[in-house]
Amino acid sequence: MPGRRRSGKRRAVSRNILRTVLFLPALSAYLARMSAHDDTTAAIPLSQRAMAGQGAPYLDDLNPAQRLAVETLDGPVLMLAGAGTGKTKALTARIAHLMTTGRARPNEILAVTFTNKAAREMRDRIGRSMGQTVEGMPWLGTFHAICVKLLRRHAELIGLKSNFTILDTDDQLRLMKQLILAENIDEKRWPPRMLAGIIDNWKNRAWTPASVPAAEAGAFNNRGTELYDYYQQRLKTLNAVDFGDLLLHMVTIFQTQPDVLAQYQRWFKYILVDEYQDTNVAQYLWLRLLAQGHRNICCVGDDDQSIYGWRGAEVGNILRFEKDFPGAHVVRLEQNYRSTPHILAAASGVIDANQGRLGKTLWTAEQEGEKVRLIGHWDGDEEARWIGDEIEALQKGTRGLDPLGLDGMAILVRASHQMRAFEDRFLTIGLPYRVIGGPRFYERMEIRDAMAYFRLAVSPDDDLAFERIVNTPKRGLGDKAQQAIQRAARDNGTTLVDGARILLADKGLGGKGGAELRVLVDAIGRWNDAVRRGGNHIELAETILEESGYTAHWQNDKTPEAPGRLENLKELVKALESFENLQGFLEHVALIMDNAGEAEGEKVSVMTLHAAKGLEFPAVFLPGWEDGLFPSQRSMDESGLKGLEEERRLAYVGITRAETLATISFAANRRVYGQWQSSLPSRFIDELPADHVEVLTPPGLYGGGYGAAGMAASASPAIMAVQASDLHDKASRADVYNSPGWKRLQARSSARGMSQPRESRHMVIDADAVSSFTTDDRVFHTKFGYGTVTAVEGDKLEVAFEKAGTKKVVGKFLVAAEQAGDVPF
DNA sequence: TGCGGTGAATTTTTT
DNA sequence: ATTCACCGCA
Repeated sequence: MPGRRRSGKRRAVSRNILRTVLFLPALSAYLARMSAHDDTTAAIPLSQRAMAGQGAPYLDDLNPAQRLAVETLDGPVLMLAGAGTGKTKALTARIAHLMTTGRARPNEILAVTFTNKAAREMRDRIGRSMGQTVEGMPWLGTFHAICVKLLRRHAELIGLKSNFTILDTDDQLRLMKQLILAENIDEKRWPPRMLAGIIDNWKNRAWTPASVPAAEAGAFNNRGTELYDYYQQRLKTLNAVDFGDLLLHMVTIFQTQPDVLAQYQRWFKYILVDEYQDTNVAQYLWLRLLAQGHRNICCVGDDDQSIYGWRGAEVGNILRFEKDFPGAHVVRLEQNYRSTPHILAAASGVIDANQGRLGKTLWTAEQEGEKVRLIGHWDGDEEARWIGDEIEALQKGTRGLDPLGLDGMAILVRASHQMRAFEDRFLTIGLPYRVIGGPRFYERMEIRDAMAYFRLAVSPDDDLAFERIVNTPKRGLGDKAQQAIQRAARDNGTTLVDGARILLADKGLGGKGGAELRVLVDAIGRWNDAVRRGGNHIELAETILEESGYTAHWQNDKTPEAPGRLENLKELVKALESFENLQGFLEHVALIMDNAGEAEGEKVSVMTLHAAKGLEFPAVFLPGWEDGLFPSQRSMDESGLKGLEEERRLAYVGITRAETLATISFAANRRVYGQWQSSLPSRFIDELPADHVEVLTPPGLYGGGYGAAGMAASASPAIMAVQASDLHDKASRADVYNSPGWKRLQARSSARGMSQPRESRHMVIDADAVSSFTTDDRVFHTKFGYGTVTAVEGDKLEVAFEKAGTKKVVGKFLVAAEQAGDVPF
């Protein structure tokens, strides 16, 4: 317990907190563990070796920069750690160092991460570097996990009970929807999702309903702050918080209760923060408040890898560090242990284009290696086909590289819809793959439903849980019945379950629905008793799923997903084994939304660039480098230069995931939302330093068989002028090579004496002949044939093709119809 | 209440 | 193209 053995004013504070806390059974168990930590900690023999400053095993294999980062213990430290520079190693060594030198006991160190995975890894590695299992480090965890711990102690300060529930996104949305309905707001124009997004945003910036700036209050039809206030009130009534509240409430408490803050400021002698570039304002304030005690805060991060601006992360936090913490030591980790020089040079070349960086230059002691490979394709399917072939080739071992396992290869895409082409292709050629990301275990419908039943069993006053499952499985309790229950509850000032009981007692609901509701309500009562009695919680969980009819519901379901869902439910019950009771399980799960067990076996990984942060692979494929897709048009539209720079950092993250081989590719045409779209190569491709890039020629160019690539192509004299044979194919490709991106590439390659793509000699339609078009112009496209321009948006044109329908096409791919030999009408 | 048809939207994701 | 929410009808 922080401050427990300290004297003076603080002691009174602590007693106060103790008193509050001891009345809560769940927390007294926790307290017992905490004091155990205190004892264990005191009992840990401090390493004499390390005290003498020599021979500490965790210091031995650090490079000078890392060592500096580990040994600069006093005052604020910013550890700027580039990709692959041994950041986690330095961080964990620092913690080990703090403990072995006796600077702090494990429970006086606050170490914060963003993900549970990172927290777990850090815990493991600290244990390893100390050569023993360290008991304690109760304050190593995610921002959210640590805030839950703190908030349970001090909940009463903001009008919550210590056993508050943490809502998931589903519950949150359901609440928002109720609010919007209750306020007679048009759901269509102002969807609950939007309100949720706005409120989330405000919470990320640590704004309470009262402190939302006037300039922002215009949100949601001028009723944003009002609804935010209602929402917060509703949460309080439900004794619930959402994820954003965990931080927000703690910041509020720290700001309004100086004695509470002071207690933790004194307790946390050392603070460490991982991925500091991802912190939002609320997290930043929280940290700054806590760090004002001992001022020993060490933030680790990389401004070049800040890719979560869209969810509230403020790169500014890391850029401002030296101002925020005067006298800060800045340590740069720049020696990279992951990638070849070419890969690092390519990544540096791209990120150089960003403004306002703190500036780092990665270097490596390695000498040799492959250049970054770059290849353009006709369309997304060909790109997927080519990458599939490459993966098989790498497996066998090509280009003088040792054979690579599939686990060593990854495809990193900008948007998840890009994954489909790869999944399709890999399924047809029988290449094992694994998609990382996607819906997590605890986010799946069946898991949430089951959890709602468990929540009701533990606390029958959980109205949101009741709402979720009252008619799942179907019990004939539709809108009308549910409204009746709500009314009964409201009129009697009770929970929904009790409201249902009253309704039934008053014979307010008859028929099949009434009977079913009776069964449900009675069952909930029995489960509550069972929970109160204690007993085997696993059996109880099974009983609940059985009696509720939930298992049967999926057994009777004949959709292809049903067996998988039953499987997941079994998993869920199995997961209960590592907990003492349902309460403990529910508490845990609210914060650990991890993916259940990674599938094993040699597989290629497919994931988004965001999901790839922190990972590394010998071979990395980066497909879809086309303007509009990557950088994402939406990102640029919404956030302008800031958005573009974040996209560029994403490119940097992508390239730096590769150890030995990075392959970037783009496609001239791609189906997006069922429509063909053609695009230009990504502007990031221009930023790749030519010296470190090898431009590959697609194999299809030398006579690959692509059947009906063009539609009306053969009718065009312009195409006829290309070469006689392999008409469609070459015409299509001519377009690819006519794009500005390719021209730039060719210019660069030929300047260095590299061979040009063969087709460039056959170019008939040169760039000068391709002018811009306006609405109603007749145009020709080699794949889609003749059409009429219907709209112009920047360099993209919407064209109504006669045979291929309406498409969006880049103007550069179009030829004036007359020029292509079209006879109007 | 429940099914099937129609229309609109569609980046990135942790806790 | 595909999903998802909503509406109208049985």
